[in-house]
Amino acid sequence: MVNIRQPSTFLGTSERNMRLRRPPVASAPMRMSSLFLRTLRDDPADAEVESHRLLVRAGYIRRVSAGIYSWLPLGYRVLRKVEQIVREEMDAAGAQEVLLSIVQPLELWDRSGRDKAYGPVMFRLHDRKETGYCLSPTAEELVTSIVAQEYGSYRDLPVTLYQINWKYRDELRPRFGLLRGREFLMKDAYSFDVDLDAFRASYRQMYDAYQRVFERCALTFRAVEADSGEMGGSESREFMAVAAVGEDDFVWCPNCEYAANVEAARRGAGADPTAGAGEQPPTEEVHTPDVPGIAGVADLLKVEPNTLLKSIMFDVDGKLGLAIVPGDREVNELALAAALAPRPVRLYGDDDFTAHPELPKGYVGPHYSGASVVVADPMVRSGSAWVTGANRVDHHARNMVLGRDFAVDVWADIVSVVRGDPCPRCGEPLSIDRGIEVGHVFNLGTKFSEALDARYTDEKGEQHPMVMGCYGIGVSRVVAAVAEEYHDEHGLAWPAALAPYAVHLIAVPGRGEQAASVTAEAERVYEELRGRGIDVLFDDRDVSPGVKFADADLVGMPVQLVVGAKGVGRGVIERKVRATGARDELPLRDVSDPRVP
RNA sequence: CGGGGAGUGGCGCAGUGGUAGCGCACCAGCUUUGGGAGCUGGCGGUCGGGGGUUCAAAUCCCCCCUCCCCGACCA
Repeated sequence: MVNIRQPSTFLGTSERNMRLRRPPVASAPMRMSSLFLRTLRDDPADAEVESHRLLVRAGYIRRVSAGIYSWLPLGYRVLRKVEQIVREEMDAAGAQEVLLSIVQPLELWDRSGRDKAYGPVMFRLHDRKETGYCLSPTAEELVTSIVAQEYGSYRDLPVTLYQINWKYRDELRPRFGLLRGREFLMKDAYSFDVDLDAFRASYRQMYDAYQRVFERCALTFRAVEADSGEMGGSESREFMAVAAVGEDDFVWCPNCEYAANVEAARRGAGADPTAGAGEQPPTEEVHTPDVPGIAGVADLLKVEPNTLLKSIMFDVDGKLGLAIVPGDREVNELALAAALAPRPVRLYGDDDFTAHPELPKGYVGPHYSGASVVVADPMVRSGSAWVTGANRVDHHARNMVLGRDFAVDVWADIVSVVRGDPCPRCGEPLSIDRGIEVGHVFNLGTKFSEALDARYTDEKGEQHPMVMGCYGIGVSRVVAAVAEEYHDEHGLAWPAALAPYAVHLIAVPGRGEQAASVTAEAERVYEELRGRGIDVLFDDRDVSPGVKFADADLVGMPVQLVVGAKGVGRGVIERKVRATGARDELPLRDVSDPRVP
């Protein structure tokens, strides 16, 4: 079993009591007159998404190079808040923190075969002896080699190690500021277990910890079933922050718990639209010049796209295969690959069509004689008289009947799921949303433990590879995802758990004879709040009130307190909750805790 | 990698052959002070780099670099 250690059981009773009795430590001072911050009035020209635009405008980050950013004081405080939440939850789940080198010898990557697999995505460098290294895009190899060195017995296991460290991927196209960078802060954890059952317990611990992390970060998120890609394994969940700018689509069921990345999603059986409605009229060939596309053919023949069959060509073991789906549907490449596994599948591209000029591209039908295998989605069963390509340029065939005019070798769910498709669990219509992938937990199996000799000896003296799990959180990406969710037209509006400062104190002394006393009151409130351990950002600058208010809205602390001539005369401080705009007043002489709950 | 676009002061931009300008920001002074103030005066740029054409190049030509967008690709 995985060892659970709650922080509270960790401390002795006397130590715990001491902590409880200790008075709050004064928060670090921060006056805006000395804060390293420059806000911009103009939007940066290269920012496409709100998180990028606002984090730059508000002086949280600055671009260094494509996909690489420096973190300025306010931004770094947010990053550290996320980091700390992750650290606390990882520790509570029994994981142990390490710090692995970012510079890793390529030899290590050679052993797992991922040197080639990663290819140009890895930043590569050489030392003076021409030994090859890379900047770590992830750390399975290194952590596995370390565990292999140190541990070798079933008595050692389980163990889960994690780090929060910079990762480097030379993305083809970095974009959206922090959302897809070439340098990003990632928490990566790796579990090592004796077998699959033990792994599942470790996995569950991490999964639960992830739920707590994203809840604490105030993100609206869903854990969705994911395809684990080359890694394999059934346990695989992506944590998606719901956001319109997300790069991944996922489906979810409003009625049950089902949720999955569109790539991994499958549809349930439903009342599918049919072609022909049971009739089986004789096949006829029709002339359809210059309309290789589904929409064009449907238009020309005055039929619905879903009465056509789409025949998608792909390569399997060097031979041609056909994937057959209704005309209004797309083929899910991963589902197709799964249907033919372990044979590798690749959809035909331009090069393939150039290499095979004999293919009547756009006019191929499911009865094409050159196909070595025909894979069809069960939706094809529901129709009886389809329109398909006639395997002759500029011709389509009407009334194509399954079993009579064409045959299917493999039946598999290969259509991409769309909104409204029946849920595979409960049959209710599915919804689709876009998300930012902020976390991923999955089973690594024994791929790395075998490649890097992470084995243990069991009770009987037999050796087995350790079963591994991998758990990632995009820490810097979480900052951007939260900024996407929490902002308005005036600027950022941080949730309390991540805000650089809890309170933004604004002095508005004016120029009247009360100015000195207003300033004095503001100073007093500042010191008092700091003394209580509350993080306060104090705008003591000698600038106009409008500048202060605009900057306060832009940088987005959860609560703004205004000490001004208006309020001081009446013995009050004005408070504004940034997120809601709600305003109220607090007694100037008793601002014990102005933070929002 | 394919297509498109752009590199001019910290940020946003104008400037199509005659020796570089505007707004914001920054500095100084005066005025102003409850939602990004006004006036005056300043600092700051080898116009991405190299080569070429020309009496003269930010501007025209060639090469290179960087960045942005679309696509392809993708843990």
